[in-house]
Amino acid sequence: MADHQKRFDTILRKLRDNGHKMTPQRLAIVKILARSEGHPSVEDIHARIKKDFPTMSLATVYRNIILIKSLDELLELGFPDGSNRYDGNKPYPHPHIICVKCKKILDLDLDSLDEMQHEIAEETDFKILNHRLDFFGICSNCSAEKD
Amino acid sequence: MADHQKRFDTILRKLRDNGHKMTPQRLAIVKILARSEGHPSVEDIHARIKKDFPTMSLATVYRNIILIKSLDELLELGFPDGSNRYDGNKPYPHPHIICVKCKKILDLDLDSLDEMQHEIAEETDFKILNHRLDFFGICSNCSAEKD
DNA sequence: GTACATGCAAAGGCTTTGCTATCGA
DNA sequence: TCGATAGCAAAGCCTTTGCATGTAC
Repeated sequence: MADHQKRFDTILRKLRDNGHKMTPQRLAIVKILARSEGHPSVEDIHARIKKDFPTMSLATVYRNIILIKSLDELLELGFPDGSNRYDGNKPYPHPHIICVKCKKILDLDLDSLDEMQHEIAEETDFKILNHRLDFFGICSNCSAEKD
Repeated sequence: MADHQKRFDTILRKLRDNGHKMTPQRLAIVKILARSEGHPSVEDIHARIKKDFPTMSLATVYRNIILIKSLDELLELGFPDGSNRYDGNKPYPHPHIICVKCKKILDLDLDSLDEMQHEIAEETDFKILNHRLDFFGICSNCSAEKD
């Protein structure tokens, strides 16, 4: 079973288990989030669904994102300029590398973060709950462009 | 010479070298940023200066922050909820640990980040420009509180 | 004297909220 | 049927911008 299919099922189950109803709009949102290809923005999600549901409102996207986030099934990559991006496929903290030109976001795999977290917990006496690690740069495509 | 005094001089010099005028308001802002005790927010800076300059406007704080940031003398810790914090004392990327209750922000020292950055640059073919690493948790003070 | 800075208020952009009608279970 | 949900528009919040006045150099 494809990995995004599993995520789709997991999120739906969690929603149902918590007593939430299944609307066509919600289903469409979950479908996109389960895959989260390219780490979509709210605008991306809204635009894609609007093709099938012309009345689809931004508020509904926002409300569902808040809901699914509250169930710990969605990772929000918030940026101060408001260009937030979402990952419902890997809803746990993990590092990213972001192209500052084309805004592409790739996942990274860095095991060393976990031990880092333990060290810091001891040194600082904090109970660490989560983290956020982003690298910013220019991808090879954008580097190659004339300008 | 105290370390914040050096930062104060450096920022002032950079401003002058780039042809910017020195107003009392700007001086006050730079003074706070050079120290950046506790990683102040725009509101913090504005409130502190308003005691001496009752007419001090938020817009002036914002404009100066944008200016000093553009000179690479200020690190902005942006958060998606708009609670941005600033560090003009260590204006280069460095990791932080943040208490989600009292919003205290402490600096961390993790040398391993640099080698990490090199590895990632090779693996991903990105030109890495900078990064951002935050750990979120609860500090010992807040843990100790009844609730 | 002149270009740059400040202050104030208005405008912006994203997100949340209030309200009513609708729809899922 | 009944309570959750969608849609729409209005309200919020932080930040930026326009414009007139003031000021550093």
